[in-house]
Amino acid sequence: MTTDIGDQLGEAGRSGLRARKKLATREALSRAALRLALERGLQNVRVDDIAAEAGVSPRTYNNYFSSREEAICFLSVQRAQRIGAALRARPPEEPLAEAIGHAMAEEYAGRSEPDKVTMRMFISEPALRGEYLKGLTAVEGPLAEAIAARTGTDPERDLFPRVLAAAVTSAARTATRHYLRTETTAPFAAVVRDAIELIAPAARAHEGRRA
Amino acid sequence: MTTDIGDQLGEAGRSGLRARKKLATREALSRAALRLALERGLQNVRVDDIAAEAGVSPRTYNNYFSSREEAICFLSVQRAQRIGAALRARPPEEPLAEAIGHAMAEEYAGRSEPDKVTMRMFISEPALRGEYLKGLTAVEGPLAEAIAARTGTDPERDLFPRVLAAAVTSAARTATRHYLRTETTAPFAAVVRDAIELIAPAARAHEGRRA
DNA sequence: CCGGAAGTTGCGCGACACGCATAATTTCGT
DNA sequence: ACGAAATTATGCGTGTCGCGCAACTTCCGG
Repeated sequence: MTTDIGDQLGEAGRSGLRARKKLATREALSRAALRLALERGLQNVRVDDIAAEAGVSPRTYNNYFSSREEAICFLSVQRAQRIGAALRARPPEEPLAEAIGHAMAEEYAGRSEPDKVTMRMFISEPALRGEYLKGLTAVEGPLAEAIAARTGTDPERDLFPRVLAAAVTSAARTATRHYLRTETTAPFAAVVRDAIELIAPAARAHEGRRA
Repeated sequence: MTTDIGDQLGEAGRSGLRARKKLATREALSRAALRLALERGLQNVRVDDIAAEAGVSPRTYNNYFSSREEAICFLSVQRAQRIGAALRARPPEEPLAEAIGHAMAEEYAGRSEPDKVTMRMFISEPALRGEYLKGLTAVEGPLAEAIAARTGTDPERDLFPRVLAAAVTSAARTATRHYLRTETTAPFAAVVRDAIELIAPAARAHEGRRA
């Protein structure tokens, strides 16, 4: 078993029962870690508790995650990466902002709004914020590819795709912080859309320059 | 003694000898930590080594930093925060991109280019990347204020200042990654400027909307 | 159905963050 | 300039933690 971060999503990629069980265990561990952290606070969560909650040995827990933070954030990172993948799957003709909206709607379809308490913890707890930010940057790669596919630019040579991708994830992060303000009642997707719209002129300007 | 993160820069702010010694110790510890990490690799740096290198007891080291990563990144975070402060000190009439250029030139005046090996370590080592990203987001606050001062918008109500601030720091981060590519020979400040220029249209669009 | 691969578990070690108590040092009022 | 108060440095002990190692168990392919 490897804890290779790159395999975390591709766990169900190839073989059958084995990989599925692995992913299930990882998700169970992450769910347990998040639940306990929300219940009793990050400080009062022992590794053994997480393992027990997920029904595995503490040693096995450490085979999947090398820190509580990683365990707690995994589900959210997974969700962000799903959005990134969904985005890359949208037709390249579709405008970026619209594609992002669809990708998010796809992810949050049916389900409720994202949990504010969880997000608040991710941001306020210093130990989690680092992992949270790392997770966000992990989406920038796929996002840059999606952007490159739309603009026809090469991410290796031209700065634009990666810069815009980073700007978009940053906008999403900023939107999240704004969404968490108690006065805000607008749905999450709408706030994100507004934030992204603020940097959309950069994308349009680049299109114009390219044409 | 507190390790309050908010006091890290303001250590020399008020009182005299006491605060200055404190800051000196903190910087010495950070320098030692960074130097050792570069020499023998992050894995082979014990806390005791850092403390010994800085001439303090291991316990004292832990009074200043609660993790190796924090210690290693402190100097860089400090530098980023200085740039943020310098930016906020620029005249509000000055265009944002230009002000950023001046603030960076002010920081890197005389000194050499930033160390590529160090930056590469910050990005490649997962343990450091989280702290590195946290440091970058810490600059977003001052940056947002500088932007708000230029646009006259209120960061509490309007998304724009914070979104643009986050986009700018993201652009700087992306520029850093591009700067680290072996083929790149352009000076750091130039790459950063190019990256920021790519998102500048968003700022101009907002100005236009406001006018 | 069997042999090897992959996953799980228990044990133990090295390291680390931090609370607490004590000594050393700086600051400040007079 | 001197002594009390506040701040800081240090030593020690404790509770965790991450992970290497070596069995043991489960799963997959032929």
